[in-house]
Amino acid sequence: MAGVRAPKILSVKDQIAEQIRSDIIAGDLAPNTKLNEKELAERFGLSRGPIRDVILQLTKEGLLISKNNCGASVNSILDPKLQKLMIKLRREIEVFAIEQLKDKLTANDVADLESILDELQEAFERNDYTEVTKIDISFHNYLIHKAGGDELVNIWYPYVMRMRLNYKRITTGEECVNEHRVILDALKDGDISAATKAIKANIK
Amino acid sequence: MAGVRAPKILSVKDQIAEQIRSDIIAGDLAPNTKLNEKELAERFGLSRGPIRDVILQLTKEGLLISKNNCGASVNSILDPKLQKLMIKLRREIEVFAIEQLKDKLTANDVADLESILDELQEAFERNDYTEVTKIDISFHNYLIHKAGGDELVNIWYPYVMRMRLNYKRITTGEECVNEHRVILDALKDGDISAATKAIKANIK
DNA sequence: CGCTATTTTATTGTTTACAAAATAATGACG
DNA sequence: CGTCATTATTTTGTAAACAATAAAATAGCG
Repeated sequence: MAGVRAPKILSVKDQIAEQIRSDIIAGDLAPNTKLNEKELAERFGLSRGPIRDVILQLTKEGLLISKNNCGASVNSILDPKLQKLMIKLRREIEVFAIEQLKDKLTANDVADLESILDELQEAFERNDYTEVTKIDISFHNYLIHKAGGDELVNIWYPYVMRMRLNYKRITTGEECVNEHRVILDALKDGDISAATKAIKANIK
Repeated sequence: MAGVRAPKILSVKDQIAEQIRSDIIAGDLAPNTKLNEKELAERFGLSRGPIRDVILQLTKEGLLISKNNCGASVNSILDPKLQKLMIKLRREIEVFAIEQLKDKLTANDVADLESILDELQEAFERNDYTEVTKIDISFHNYLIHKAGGDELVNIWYPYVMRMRLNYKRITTGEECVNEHRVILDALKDGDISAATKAIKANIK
C-alpha cells in the first residue's frame, strides 16, 4: 500500500455541492439564476432534503443567495470595494498559511502538490478552464488545510468562491501553472519570503 | 408610525439558531458537547428537519463541528495562532466598515445605535452577561451590515462567533459599554481616525 | 383597455416514516 | 477475567406526503 494516495471519499451532499459550484464557475448557471429544489432533486436523482442542505451550504459560502419562502438564486457580482477587501483578507490568510508551513511540508505533501500541478497542466492543455479553476483552488486548499485544518479552510473558502464569481474567465492560462510552480518551489526551498511574495502575486 | 422601530421578524430557524448560540455563549453548552437532533427537536417542539438546517448553519459559522453520520458537537477552543489571525482579520473588516460609513450614518442609524447602547447598559446592570455579549455583537452587526450588507455580515460573523467561544467570560463589564460609546461618538463626529482607533481597541 | 381583487398554481417549509450507519450491549472464546 | 466478534439499539441520512407561503393566472370592475 506504500505510496498509494488515498482516494477522497465524498458524501453525496458534497458531490452535489461540487457539481453546482462547477456549474456556476463554468457559467452554466449565470448570476441571478433561480434554483428550483424539485428540478435539482430530479436532476441528481435525490429527494429535496439533501438538495436543501446543499443550497444552505452554498448560500453560506456566498455562491447563492436565499430568501425566506422565496428560494435561492445564484449570487451576483461583488461590489468592487468588497471585492478589494476580500482579496486583501484572502491574501493574509494564505500568507499566514505559508508562514505556518515552514519546515512542515513532508515529502508526501510535496509529491501531492506536484501531482496537483501536473493535473493543472493537463487540464490547461485540454483547454478545460472549469477544471483548471477547480484544480487551482485545490492547490491552495491543500496548503490552507495543512496549515490550519478544517477550521482555517472554513473561513478561507468563502473568499475564494466569492472571488471566482467575479472573474468567471481564467485570465491568461499558462501563467496560472507557472505561478503555482513558483510557490511550490519556494516552499520546497523553505524560502518563506519568496513563497509569500509568490502567493501575493497569484491572488488578484 | 413615525419613529416606530421596525420589529425584527425572524424565521423559526433563525430563532432556534439564536437560542443555541446563546446557550453556547452562556456556557450551558460546553465545548465538545454532542448535540442530539431528536432531543433538540423535542425541546423546541419541531421535527428534526429544521433542526438539521440550524445545525448545518451553526457548523458553517464555526460554532459546531459536524462529521458525517456522527452528528455535531460544540466546537472547542481555537489554536492561539488561528485566534490571533482571526482577531486581525476581524479588525480589518470592522475598520473597513467604519471607513465606508463616513457620512453615511443617518439620524435614524444613530438613534438605533444609541438605543442599542442603552440596552447594553441595562443588561450590564442586571449582570446578564450572556445578554451583554449578544447586544455587544448586535452593535457591531449594525455597523457591518450598514457598510456592506448581508454579504459582509456573512464573512464577518464567523470570526465573532469563533472568538466568543474562546473567551466565554466578559472581561470587565463597564469597560464594554464605554468602549462602544467612544466608537459611536467618533462616528457621530465623522472622525474616522478616532473611530478606527476605538474599534481596534475594542476588538481583542 | 387598464387596473385591482380573487382564485389557482407552483414552490418552499415542515412533518412523518423508512434506510443506513455508528455506537452500545451481549455473548463466545482464549 | 479480558478481548474480540456478533447482535441489538440508538442516531443520523434520505425519501415521500402534507401545510403554508409566494407567484401566476384569471375574472370583475371602473
